[in-house]
Amino acid sequence: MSEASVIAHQMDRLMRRIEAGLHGRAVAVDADRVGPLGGMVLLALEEIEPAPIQQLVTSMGRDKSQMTRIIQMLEMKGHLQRRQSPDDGRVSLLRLSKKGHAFVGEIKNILSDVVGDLLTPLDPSERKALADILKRL
Amino acid sequence: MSEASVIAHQMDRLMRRIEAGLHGRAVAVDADRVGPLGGMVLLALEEIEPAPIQQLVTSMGRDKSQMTRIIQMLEMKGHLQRRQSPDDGRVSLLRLSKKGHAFVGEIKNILSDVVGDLLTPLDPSERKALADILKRL
DNA sequence: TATTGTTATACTCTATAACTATA
DNA sequence: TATAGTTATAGAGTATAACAATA
Repeated sequence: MSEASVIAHQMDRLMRRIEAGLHGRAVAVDADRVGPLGGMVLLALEEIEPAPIQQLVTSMGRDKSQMTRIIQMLEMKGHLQRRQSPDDGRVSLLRLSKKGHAFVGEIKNILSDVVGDLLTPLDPSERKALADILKRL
Repeated sequence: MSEASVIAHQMDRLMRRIEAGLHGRAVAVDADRVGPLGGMVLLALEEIEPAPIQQLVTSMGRDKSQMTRIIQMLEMKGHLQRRQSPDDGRVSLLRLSKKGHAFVGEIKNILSDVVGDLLTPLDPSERKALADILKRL
């Protein structure tokens, strides 16, 4: 089996395990039912806020129409706020609300548990190598 | 940002890029419209055939009810065959058809292109390190 | 003309639980 | 009682294209 197929298959499987693990534990803290994608969006936004939707689209590799809908949902549920950019009338700048920040904190704890479990076969230097390689891609 | 969050986010993004790249190029060869998941199932089956559905479920981390449906679709479209296990009346053994093998070959070529593009920032030893780490998880 | 963001629609994938048949 | 597989259904995510407003 080719290296590319191995990487694709193993990554697919790993993501499924992360998603399933997240789903299993996150439903308890996801009172507003923002869902796994909503959680990932908030997580991504925390790194780059304040940011326009377009930047979130690029950062996450999702479709912009999908992002519009999920942003509306997250705004409606009070996890983020948007305001018009002073420089460009087309742009909405997004920022996490206090509630959004608190929720992201919980997601990160759960993610640490779930991903930590999956990474137990690796020693610390290998985990760091994995994180470094992924960041460069 | 914690290591686990970084890994989860980067992996999510990478998978999205693989899926989007696959979708973009694979529609041309996916005459029967088995879809991305159908392709991944065939890819996974090729490694372990002949295999019961349950083994595919474990290998891919998907739900078994979902696997039932996608197997039925793949069987109907002639990409795989199933036969009763001689040892256990509950078990269906799956095997790729000739058509299935040919299709998997095409998917692997496309995957090599798509994943190869994504991995360009890495040198060969790093790619190998990534593949090895993923295999161990 | 290009870019940011929105709307609409059809399709694919996922979670859950109840079910049958065999071991 | 446990396991392999099936069915049904509701919900979440994705692809695509057409659109309005601003640059």
